[in-house]
Amino acid sequence: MENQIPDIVIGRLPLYLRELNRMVQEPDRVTASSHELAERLGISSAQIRKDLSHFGEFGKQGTGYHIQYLIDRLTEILHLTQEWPVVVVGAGFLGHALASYRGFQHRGFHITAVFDNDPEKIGKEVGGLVIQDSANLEAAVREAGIQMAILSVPAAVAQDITDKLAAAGVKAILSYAPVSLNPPDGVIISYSDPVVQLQQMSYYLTPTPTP
Amino acid sequence: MENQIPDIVIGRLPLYLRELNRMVQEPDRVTASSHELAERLGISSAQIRKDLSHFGEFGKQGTGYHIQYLIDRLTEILHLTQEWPVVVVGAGFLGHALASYRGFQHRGFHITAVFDNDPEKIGKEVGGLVIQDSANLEAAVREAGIQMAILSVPAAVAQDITDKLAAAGVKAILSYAPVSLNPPDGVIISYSDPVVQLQQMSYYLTPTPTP
DNA sequence: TACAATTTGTGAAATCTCGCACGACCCGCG
DNA sequence: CGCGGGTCGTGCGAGATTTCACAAATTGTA
Repeated sequence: MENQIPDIVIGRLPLYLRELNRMVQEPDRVTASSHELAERLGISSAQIRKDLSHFGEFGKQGTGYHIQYLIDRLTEILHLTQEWPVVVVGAGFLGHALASYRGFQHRGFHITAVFDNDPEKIGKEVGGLVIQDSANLEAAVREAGIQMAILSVPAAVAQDITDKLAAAGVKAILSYAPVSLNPPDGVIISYSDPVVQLQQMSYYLTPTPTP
Repeated sequence: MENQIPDIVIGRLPLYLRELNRMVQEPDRVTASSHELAERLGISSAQIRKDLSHFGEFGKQGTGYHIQYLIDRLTEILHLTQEWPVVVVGAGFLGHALASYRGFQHRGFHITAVFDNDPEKIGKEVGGLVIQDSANLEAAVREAGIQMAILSVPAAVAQDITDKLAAAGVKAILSYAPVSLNPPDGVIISYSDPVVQLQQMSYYLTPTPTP
């Protein structure tokens, strides 16, 4: 593989895909230019064209991109032609929200199981799934050949769960735990900490003078 | 202002702060070197030193950084010396999770109100707050001088709420809606879409051959 | 056909970001 | 004091990323 595509390019593809899926639902719309897409996404059109050119020539001069065709190509590129099974670890409020979220459907993923170690929660149902005992996490994940997991556990146990998931064959983890994890070999970790995002923004705000 | 600090540098400061707060709780630990911090965060020590040097000389050769001192400096830099009031718009499962999340406390933020437009939800309580009618959103936000908001509403109404929040004086929005928003003038928007993050990662995975 | 209006894909330039490597400095110890 | 071990702050070059800008291709019109 001589041609390694930059992570930052990969990171934008889902945004293109998301907006294209929105566009394709608009009546009388078949094609979209890089300018239109750029306008909607708030980035430059040249960037979109260059990003896409890493994977082939999907557009047509004078016309732009055929939306459905580009959606199909991006879906292939991102390995979304089949639905990925995903497990959620941690059945707190956030785990509950994730398990109940309908937005995974049709975008390439579906939650297949929810785990927690709280005896109070085990056996209860969330989003149509019965909460399972974390003790069975490794076996269940390995058994089902799961490659993706979402972590909504307290920071204190996040590393331990990460290691267990990796041992069971998980290759990608989306972590909501407010802690930097040590990524096991061959495992990709993506983070989401609302407080970190708020803190990044508060830098740009003017503090209200305390009266 | 001759010295503009890159956004990407600002983006890392909260991560430093988070890890330092973890370190300061460890017994017998007073200082930390850039190497230790880098090791824990999975980045290079030079980057940490260079990032911090944008704001001053906080370390001491041969010793490293005094953890509590650095925490205090970062807290000032990020404007976290006072708690920012934040409103949550959208009281679905995610809004519920956010309103109930204890992690905002002590990290610079607190949720002061939750809004929804569903009559079934208005008046109910989540995380110690009574859900208010979205119709009162603008007035309430303007009244309280709120500058930050979290969006956990469906994509279809996210832009409308964004514009209303901006009109009411909000300057920073953390959006969980799966859509690219058109940022009103002077408003910073940060996004969090779990599906986008999963899709970024699925690119790097090997699809399981369908049997 | 001829031509104007668009829009892509891309080489080259510009800009941004990172990491090396080293002088300066600090601490503890004999 | 002098020295060894450790660490910071930073100039500089390497590398990554973005933007510019234009030839080539397509469409629509007359």
